[in-house]
Amino acid sequence: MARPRPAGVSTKQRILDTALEEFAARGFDGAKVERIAARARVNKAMLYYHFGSKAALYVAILREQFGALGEAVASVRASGATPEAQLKRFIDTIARETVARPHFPHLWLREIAEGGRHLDATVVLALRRVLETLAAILADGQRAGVFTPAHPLVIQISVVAPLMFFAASAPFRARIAKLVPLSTKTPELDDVIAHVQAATLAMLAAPAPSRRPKR
Amino acid sequence: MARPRPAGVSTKQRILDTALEEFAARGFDGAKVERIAARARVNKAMLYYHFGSKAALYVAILREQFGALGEAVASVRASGATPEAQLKRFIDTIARETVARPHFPHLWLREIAEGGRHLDATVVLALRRVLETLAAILADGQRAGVFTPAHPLVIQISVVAPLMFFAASAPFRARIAKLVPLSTKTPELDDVIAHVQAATLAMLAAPAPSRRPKR
DNA sequence: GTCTATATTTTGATAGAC
DNA sequence: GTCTATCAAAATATAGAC
Repeated sequence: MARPRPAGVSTKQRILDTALEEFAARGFDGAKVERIAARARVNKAMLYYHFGSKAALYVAILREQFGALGEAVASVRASGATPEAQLKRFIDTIARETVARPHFPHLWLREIAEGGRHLDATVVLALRRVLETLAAILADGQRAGVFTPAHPLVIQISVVAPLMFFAASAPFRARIAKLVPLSTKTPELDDVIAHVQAATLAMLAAPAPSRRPKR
Repeated sequence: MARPRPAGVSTKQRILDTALEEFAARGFDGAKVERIAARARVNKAMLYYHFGSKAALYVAILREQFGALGEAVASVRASGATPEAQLKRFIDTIARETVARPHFPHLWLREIAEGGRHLDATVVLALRRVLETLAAILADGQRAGVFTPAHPLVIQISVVAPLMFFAASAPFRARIAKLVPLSTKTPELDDVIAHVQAATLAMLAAPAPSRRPKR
């Protein structure tokens, strides 16, 4: 039962790691300070010593996770490739983040459901960075005449949402399959990436759709 | 302060209505029985009298909301229109559900983040109904030679996720805009619907993409 | 069906020793 | 930096009268 504490990993970092897991799996209200401390093999008091409060610990994690996404996405722009290539890379980068940080999608979904109640300015800036990167790529493409005009936020949502949904829904889908067995085999992340890339590019290459949806 | 109880609405229904709001906004753990009862203008004891437990109340709501989606989507199939038209209608129907039931997207995002911990067989069946409807439409289209082969789950996620994300993220986006004002104007649901329809159809009309994403 | 207590547990947070 | 012990508030649930 009593796992030894891994040497070389600071207490603070151990708390961050287990807290990330707990907050992702249970949400801010569902996460229990007691459980985080126990899993990190420290006492509750240590958690308060290092972070001050449950809320502050949560914000620290949000900053780290969203910050990392902002960094990764911003680097896409540096390549100087064609707008199409940059857009593909933008999509791929976000997808790869979900592999590198498997708890991140849950946090994102939860924060949206919470109305961004826990976001602070630092986190918001990281999110803006993502949107601005995409907007710049789209603007480039429009100037070059290869992209049809599109609202950056619509594109971002159409790219991010499927990737986050898919990455976060693995346990959800597993539970569904357990309750009512599915016949088809589960797609893989690469399938989703390929689809989102193809759909987005196909859409941007086509003439602008009428604003009224067809019924 | 003390709102009068609307006549003609049963106590049970009033509890369901306020509980839906509370669970959507705060999640299962964040929702408080006390607050639900107070807003429904009844006592906590009434809630337990009618539903037995907080968890049972939550499941009742999930059943109602996901059940309604299943119903709505299944009706799309009955029209007998072309596969393209049915697919557009499938997308539109899901989108309209988010208008008819504004709290539903939050519930869905939360349940995914929770790993479907609260789902029971009834809810899962409703979800299956949605996927099966889509799969049937796609199969029709492939038989008719108008759709390229695609994994139904990938299509479903690519359709549902942006719609749920967009619908649920209104408060999230409002909060972001408050912390760091945005220049661009917010897109509307119809923009998202039109984009998802166009992107999905454009993708399905194109030759199948290679399974390996481009880097 | 509805309400007023109240029991019981859980939980976020801290005091104070080492 | 780390721990034990403990507080005070909050939260789920129920008993029992009307």
